[in-house]
Amino acid sequence: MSPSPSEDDSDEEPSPRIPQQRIIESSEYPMRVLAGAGTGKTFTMVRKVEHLIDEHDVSPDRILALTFTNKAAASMREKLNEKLGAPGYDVNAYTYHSICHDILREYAYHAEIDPQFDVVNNADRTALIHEALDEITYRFTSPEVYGPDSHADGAAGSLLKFISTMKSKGISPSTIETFLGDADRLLELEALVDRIVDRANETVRVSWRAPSADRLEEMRDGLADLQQSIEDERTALGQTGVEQSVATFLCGMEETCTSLAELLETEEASIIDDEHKPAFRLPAYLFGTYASPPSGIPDSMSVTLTGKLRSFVEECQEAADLVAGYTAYEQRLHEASLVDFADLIGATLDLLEDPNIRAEIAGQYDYVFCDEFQDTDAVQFELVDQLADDDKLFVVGDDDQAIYEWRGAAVENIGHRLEERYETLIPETLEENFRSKQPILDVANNVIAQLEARGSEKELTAVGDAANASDGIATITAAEDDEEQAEQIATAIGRLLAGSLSDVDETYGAGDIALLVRKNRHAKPIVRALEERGIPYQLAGGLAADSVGVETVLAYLKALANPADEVSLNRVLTMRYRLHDVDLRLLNTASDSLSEALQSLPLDQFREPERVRRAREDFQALRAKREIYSVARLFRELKEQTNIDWYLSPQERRDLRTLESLIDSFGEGALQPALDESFLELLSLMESLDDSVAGVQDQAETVSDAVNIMTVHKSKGLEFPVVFLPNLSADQWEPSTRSYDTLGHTLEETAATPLDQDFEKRDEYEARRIFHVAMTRAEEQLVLVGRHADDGGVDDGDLSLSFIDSWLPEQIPWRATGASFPIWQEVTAGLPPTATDWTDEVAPIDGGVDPTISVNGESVPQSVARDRVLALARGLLNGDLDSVSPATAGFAVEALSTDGGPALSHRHSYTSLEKYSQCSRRHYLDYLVRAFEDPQRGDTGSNTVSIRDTGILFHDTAELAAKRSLTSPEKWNDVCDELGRQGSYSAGIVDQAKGCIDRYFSTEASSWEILSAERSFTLDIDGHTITGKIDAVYRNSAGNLVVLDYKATTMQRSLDDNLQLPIYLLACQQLFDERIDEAGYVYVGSVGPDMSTRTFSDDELAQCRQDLLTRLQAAEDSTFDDYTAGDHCQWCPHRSLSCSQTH
DNA sequence: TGTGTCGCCCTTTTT
DNA sequence: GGGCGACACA
Repeated sequence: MSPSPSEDDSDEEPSPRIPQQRIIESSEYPMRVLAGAGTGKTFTMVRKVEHLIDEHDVSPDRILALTFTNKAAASMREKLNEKLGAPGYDVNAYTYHSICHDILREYAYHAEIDPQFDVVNNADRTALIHEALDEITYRFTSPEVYGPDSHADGAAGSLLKFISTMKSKGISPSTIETFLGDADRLLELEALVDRIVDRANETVRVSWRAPSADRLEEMRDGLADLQQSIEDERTALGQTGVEQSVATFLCGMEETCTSLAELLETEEASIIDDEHKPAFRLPAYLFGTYASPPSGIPDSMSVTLTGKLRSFVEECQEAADLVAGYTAYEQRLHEASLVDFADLIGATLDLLEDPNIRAEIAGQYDYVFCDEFQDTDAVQFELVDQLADDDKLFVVGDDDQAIYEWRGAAVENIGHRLEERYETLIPETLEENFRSKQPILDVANNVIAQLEARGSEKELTAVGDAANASDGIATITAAEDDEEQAEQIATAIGRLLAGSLSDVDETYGAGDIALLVRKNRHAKPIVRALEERGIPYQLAGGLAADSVGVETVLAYLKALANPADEVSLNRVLTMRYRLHDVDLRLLNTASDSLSEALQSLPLDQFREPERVRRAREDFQALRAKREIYSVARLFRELKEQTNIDWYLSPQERRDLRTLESLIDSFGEGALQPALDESFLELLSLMESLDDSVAGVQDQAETVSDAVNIMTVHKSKGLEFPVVFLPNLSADQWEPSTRSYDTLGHTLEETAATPLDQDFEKRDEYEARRIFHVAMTRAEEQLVLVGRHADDGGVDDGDLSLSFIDSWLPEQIPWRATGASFPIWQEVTAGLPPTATDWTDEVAPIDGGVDPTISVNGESVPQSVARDRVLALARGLLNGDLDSVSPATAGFAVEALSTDGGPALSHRHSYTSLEKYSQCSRRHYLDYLVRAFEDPQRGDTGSNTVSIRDTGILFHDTAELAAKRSLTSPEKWNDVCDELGRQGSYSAGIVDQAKGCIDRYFSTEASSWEILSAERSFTLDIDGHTITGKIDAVYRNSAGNLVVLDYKATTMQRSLDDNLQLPIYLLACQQLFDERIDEAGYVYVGSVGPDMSTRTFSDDELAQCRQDLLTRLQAAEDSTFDDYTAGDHCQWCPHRSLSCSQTH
């Protein structure tokens, strides 16, 4: 056990390490701690608060601790309480938003807002945005969008994004309006860009292909002309903000003209003699005269000066349109006494401008602690600054884990902004990582080492055993195709779970493994591959959003509640009943309503009447039950009646389980509502929460019994023994620019100009930090899956990007190299020598490629090795191992001889004897040799498996419930849920088991007393031993003992013609003192509910004992050679043997 | 060699 | 709707 002070809440708290201790005990403020991933930053912060209270007698209520999420605030309170007892709760642990909420409530009057204000919820905000949209007149941009169901909900989405970007930077509508000035000027600015391009066409665009000294001379003159024209444009510009910004742009262009002229002069020789020949096209390209990079200019260079300027102008134009919507939105919020999340902070800041109020509020706290400071935005920074009146400020965070810039967070807050605001700031760092092995940290350090403007040059180092570990990194070179990559990953995960990867000693459970994706869509093919292999997985909320199955079930419920809801009904008819198009049209065009048509149209009018009939009957039956059943019951009934599980994937069944738990929570007990209007309201409420059903459940983010799949962003703060990172290729990780950033940034700081930031570079940095966060989630094994981008787009004759860069003047902040993150190239270049390559091991065997594996030092193609193993297995089965030569087997075949070893031992049970009576070969294989089942995927068997699992789950439930003396169906259901979760049964199995419970409770047996459950016995019959388990022994209402066996199958069993019940009774005679002669079956499967028992006379039992003896003796003599072929062969797990071939 | 056109796909998310 | 890559043309 490593002394990990991080997340774990193990009983004994570890003691802080030296650097942590120094921070905890320090009395110096303001202090900033840059704490790397897994270095225990929250631990240190909590301990520091404790230290203040314990050692310095600071009153807990004088301490303010700010975090980002409610969850984090709650956990901090909890931890403090654990350590300090009740005073721990007196520490003011807030989120950045919740403290503002409280302040505004108290000072609403001063803040001039309605004291009854509410925080706007998603639904209301969407409504307000839509109203605000009406106020926008589109002069420059068009509101058209590509589809209402896509992520950014079109016009509303872009307005919302605009507003929240501006608000997070504290920029008001009027600031924007002032900056933009008259709309006509914006049109004029667009024309200005066109004029520059036109001018460039006249001055620097050339038609000749080969440069000469004269031509270059001519072009230098052209550049001078162009520069003059730009200068003229610049001096004609007005004084508004935009125009000044454009003026700065133009300055940069003029500089570029000078610089390019210089290039043509100094490099004249190399341009003429071919080395830098394409440089003569550079001016024309940079000033926008080419639609795409001409030959010689690398395709990857997408930066042109005019392009940059144009997009800035367009951004301003769009802003000019949207600002009206911003104003209207603010207006409506105010009228409705609503504030949004950004207002909470903004209004509080306004309030704090009053020195008296500020003194009052900030005076309540002596110390201010801030967590995750790298995620704060501009207004949150100001808030903290205002509250930390005495500069007793303690800030923790990690600039290397800043991955929320795109939503307004500013990394500079924890960097130079803090340093500038607090000149006496004490910088501290934590670099000891308690989570990962050193090689993992090395790679993680690598990607961020080259970031510029980091707060400090942190380098994570492992402690304890992890520091000396040399393993921990594996790579897989991903196939081009996403599906194939998914196969590779699924294979790797499967092998990991089976413990069969050659260089991994550890065995892992599914819950130990996380798959972290950059984008949601990366998960899709991988999910499919896992599903195919039956590897359990869990998608973190959001990823499961589009579960077709859940939607279909929801539609079914809606249609039942309200048959007039034809949209839902149509959906059900299509998705579940798969009605033919023609039949659907017939139903929809009937004179009656859709639901009436479904019930009344003569079946012979349909093309596929059978499907229509099924839909009709199901719907009718369920409609009738709707009146009498509770929603929860009806839901279960629905699933059973329509057999809808059959149409769902295992994952969709899992999704359905969350829906079920939601329905259960809707109303349990006597007052359970029926499916009615109020339920529909709930449904629409759920759907309006745009993150779908999956988002509603606030379960733990991770599960322990399935592979956790989530985006990197969601994984922040979590840790897993094994982490897979797929899609590591430049084209999947490449940064892309964010909108409104140039404008937002320009408006945010008065001194800033659109020219002083290279946003693409910033995006690249963020991509690196996201990768860093992803890798530092791994404790023991990090699996990197990626490949090189198809092609850099760099031709041999191209100018190099760095050559171009060297001729771009300083005033131009962006570089031709742009934002490129050749992620796989960097990964492969920076691998530790001990990193292993799993690519061959996870290659598909049938895929044409035949990787080699090492057998006794010899390299053998995998297919050959596989054949050898199979030959060996066949030899073993047939008893002719001699036919396998020791040389090819790799070891002496004699080693397998059983001579002198223990004889195959016979252990009998009721089932084994039954198998024997069916086929003695099968008995031999299953119970003596214990052969494994044929590996071929038996599609035929899938149904029986699920019934078998259902039976097992029901039996387990019954056993546990009996042992806990539980007697109500609700309690049994609880037990069933509990076991279902532990055993990673699919949702469908749990449902079916619950159906069994329902049926059990409608039998008489459920009212009897259970004396013993799952009682194991050993019965001796003349030297032969039979073992087994008795499901249950009851005392019936007459006071007699009865042996009962639960049957979850689809068939009844005869009471007379079998040995099972007599065996149990014989066993019970030894186990119980009382006489027991009655036994029978309780049918809880689909043939039930039913129960039948009978009594056995002593004579009958004695006869059975004789029969048993005969069979036992026969079974002991059974060999592989005897077999009975028959119908049973088609279900036999050994059906690839020749004995079954005749059938 | 440069441009036109068609088809394809469409981040990251908390308060 | 729009950006981008793949191909076809002048």
